[in-house]
Amino acid sequence: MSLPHALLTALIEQPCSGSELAGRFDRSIGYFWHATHQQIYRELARLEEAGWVESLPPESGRGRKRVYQVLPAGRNELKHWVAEPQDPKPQRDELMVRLRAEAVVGPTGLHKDIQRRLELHKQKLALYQNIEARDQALKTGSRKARLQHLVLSAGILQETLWIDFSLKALKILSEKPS
Amino acid sequence: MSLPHALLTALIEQPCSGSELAGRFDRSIGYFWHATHQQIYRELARLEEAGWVESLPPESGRGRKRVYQVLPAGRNELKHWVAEPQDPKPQRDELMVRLRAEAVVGPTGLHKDIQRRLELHKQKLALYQNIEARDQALKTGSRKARLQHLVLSAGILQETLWIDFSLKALKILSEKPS
DNA sequence: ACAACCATGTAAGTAGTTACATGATTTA
DNA sequence: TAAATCATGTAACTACTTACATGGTTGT
Repeated sequence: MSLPHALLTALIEQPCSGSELAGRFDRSIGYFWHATHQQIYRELARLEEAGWVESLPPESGRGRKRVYQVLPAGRNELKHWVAEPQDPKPQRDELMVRLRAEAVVGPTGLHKDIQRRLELHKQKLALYQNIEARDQALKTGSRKARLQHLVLSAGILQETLWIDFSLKALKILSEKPS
Repeated sequence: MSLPHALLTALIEQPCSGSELAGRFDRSIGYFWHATHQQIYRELARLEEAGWVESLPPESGRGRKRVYQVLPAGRNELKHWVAEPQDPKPQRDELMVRLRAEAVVGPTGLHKDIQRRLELHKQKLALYQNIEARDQALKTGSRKARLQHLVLSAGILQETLWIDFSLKALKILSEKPS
């Protein structure tokens, strides 16, 4: 259950409203834990119910911004959750399923989609490298900064691996069946 | 929706029963698309309903093996699905969320869990390398064999990346907070 | 014939997805 | 003041998870 804790983390870094959170998820946190605005609003309500966050001013109905901030109980919960042992989630990689299916019913037009995905991964890599270049301080700064840079570098490595893999896949798929 | 197509692929490779499928998922296909036996039985019922597979003999109640095989309509469906454009699924990496949380509420005991996970990834890497060593034919064989080897090599690269990443994370986490 | 196990299945609950709705605020 | 957009929310659905149940088979 990472979403509530991703929200707590984001709100500790900077208290804000649901829609602002959704924006920040689109831009940074969501690169590693995606969430839609519906999930975010539902989860914020649960966090408030649990007494982990409080919403500051209006308390009035729809259409008004409600800024949330983390309560001590929420920070405490986050701290405990971080160190809880947790097994890696079971893999679920759709492209691998497709490749294995291609192996038994192919050839198909799969190479076209891999080419398209290759471009998407190149774009994402460029985005991450941009962030890294713009914020050189991350590399040599505090423990906190170095941890944030570590997460960013994981994204870079991951995208690099995908690009490399896509190229290998295209090479094999372009062979004529023997 | 990959599970039905993962099942079709497995059943084309070798028709078998639900429990045998569950075993094969634990041993090979499931390395890339995990599924429990409950999911498998439910999905097999749907596949039969859709006319993509048929179960051969007993048709009688519980406790008897029911062997499934893929019908032409199922093979056709699989062929179409393989080439359908499909965006990469949004990332959801719990460890990254933990690391970002550690950056704002740490230090915590997170390094202990990363050490534990490091061992798990080393085991999985060894497993994959074993499979690769035992089946050298995959590298140089037919198009089909080379595709299967490609998927295996993706697993090896992925685990290697995780191991490398875990070591980097441990290094930063072991620093004293400044 | 009894216990242990194997194969299949049911039920309840959770996280995430997709589509839509409503109240405020800004802009033409 | 009407239209567009922003912020918050509801509802229905799907995939996956966890826990449990039942009918056969096998071994002693």
